Amino acid sequence: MFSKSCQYGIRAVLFLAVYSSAEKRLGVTEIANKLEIPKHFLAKILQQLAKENLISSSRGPSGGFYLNKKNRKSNLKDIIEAIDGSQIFTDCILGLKECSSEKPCPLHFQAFGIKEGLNYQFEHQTIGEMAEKIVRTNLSI
Amino acid sequence: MFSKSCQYGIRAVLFLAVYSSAEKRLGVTEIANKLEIPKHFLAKILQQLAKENLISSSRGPSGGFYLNKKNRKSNLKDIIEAIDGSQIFTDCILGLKECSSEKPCPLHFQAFGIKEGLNYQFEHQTIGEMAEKIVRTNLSI
DNA sequence: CAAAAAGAAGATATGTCTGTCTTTTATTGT
DNA sequence: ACAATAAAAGACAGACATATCTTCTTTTTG
Repeated sequence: MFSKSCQYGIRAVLFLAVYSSAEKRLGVTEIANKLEIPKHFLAKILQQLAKENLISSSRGPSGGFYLNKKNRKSNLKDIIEAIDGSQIFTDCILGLKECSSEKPCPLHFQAFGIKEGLNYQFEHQTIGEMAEKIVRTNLSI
Repeated sequence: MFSKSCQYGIRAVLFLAVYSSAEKRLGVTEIANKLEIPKHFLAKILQQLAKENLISSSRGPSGGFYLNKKNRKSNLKDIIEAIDGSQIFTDCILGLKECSSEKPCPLHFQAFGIKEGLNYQFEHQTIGEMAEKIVRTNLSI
């Protein structure tokens, strides 16, 4: 479903959402250790997300990654699209280039339902709201 | 979502369901040409499906691949699991090894809904029924 | 100014996915 | 029995994803 990069990215963003703030920034090493993700691999993913303004970063001592208020208003779909692209939400499930309601593949209408579900699940709550839920119901990242 | 192998495999099985019978078998070359799939790549996929008795085959002149009555009663989930495995229906969407209702990841219950949808969509109709629908509503494979 | 940490780029290694080719085996029709 | 046909099987190669490690630059803090 999602690439490893994407899974790592989502977990890291949620970790930042729960444990970081503009005052308390987290270094790659710390995040990688806590989530058991290869450090240098995670660094690349976080840099990519920072470049797309989905997470924030600052250099220097006491620098690190964190989420600002605006970051907390993004949703999982933004993260997923930034890392894996939007194919999963848009492309034909059978890989046909020509596939539409006018010229549907055998799974077109079924896939439509699935994609609707994905969109709903990943778009209808913000990262901030998810962080709240993680703390409230003690979910493991 | 699905690997190329799986997409090719599904299309090939549906093609066989529509155009083949125990009397009219189709060679790899013919299927590969019609569906615009690399021939030798498709051969491997079909061999794998034949070994798992999801499609039928016979060698020699006028041999080829086809679906028998039993094959037509299998469903897409069988095909998908034979090629890509059952991960998409079972594994944690965030890649966590420990993820259950007791110790859920932040997406566990959302993913449950998505997986239910996948199961429903791919399990509730047989290959034979799909073939009928393809013919009836003129869907492109 | 020195230390800390991200940013950026590249080398390397491994593994999986995708794709091609060749050889072997089984079946059929003559 | 023989030749043709087609699947079965395995060897191989390139692309891409995943992962690790270096090196260097830039920015910021104390």
